[in-house]
Amino acid sequence: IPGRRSGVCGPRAVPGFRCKEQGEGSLQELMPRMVWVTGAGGPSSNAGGLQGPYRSSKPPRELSVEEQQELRRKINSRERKRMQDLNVAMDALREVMVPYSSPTGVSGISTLVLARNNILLLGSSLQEMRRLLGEVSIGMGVSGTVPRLLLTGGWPFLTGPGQLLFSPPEQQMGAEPLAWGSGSMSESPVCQCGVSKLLQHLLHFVSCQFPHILIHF
DNA sequence: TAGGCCATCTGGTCCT
DNA sequence: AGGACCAGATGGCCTA
Repeated sequence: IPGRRSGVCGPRAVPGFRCKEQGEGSLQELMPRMVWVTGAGGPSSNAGGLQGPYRSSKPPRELSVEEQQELRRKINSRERKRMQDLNVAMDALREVMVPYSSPTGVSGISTLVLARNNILLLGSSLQEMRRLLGEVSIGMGVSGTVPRLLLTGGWPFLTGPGQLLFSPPEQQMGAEPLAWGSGSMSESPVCQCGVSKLLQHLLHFVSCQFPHILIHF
């Protein structure tokens, strides 16, 4: 991903920048000598103190400088890991968004916006598909159950984006699949009854909406 | 050079 | 008590 860095201490780090370990070396300057590790009444807690289960009855435990540093290191490490996990998840999201993103990659915000738009698009596509399948079911005399057509198996067989076979691929014996949008459908051996036309419409819709997805019937 | 993006540190809050 | 989550701050890199 352009702009993505593996960390400021990576190849593009500049001398003098506060790297992880370097930064932790300055803890003594940044932190008070002793800290309050329970929530209530410590120097860094809010003025009113904490209520309920977060109010500690025990006196705060004192930490040595070494303990403070070790604690800070652990907390920083956890936070680093958390953010890295977030980036891994974001990268995974980017991967599935590849067909919709620009070749140069997208930022985290753009990825989320793209994902949201895609979810909305898929939702409306699903609705349209259901509507078309409903029409097909009615045309075939199926009692209103959309999934039935999908579960019947047999033809047609989509072997690739925009391709339709009328027998299983293994029985094609080198036959060329019909291509959508090329005019060949009008010359296809399939009858041109209403059901067929609806099916053609449906499959054309599916192959247009999901050109990168192989659809199995 | 300004603005966007990113990694990291940090303190506070809440949960288990 | 320890961990997760969050938001603010900081500073580096990149691009228009």
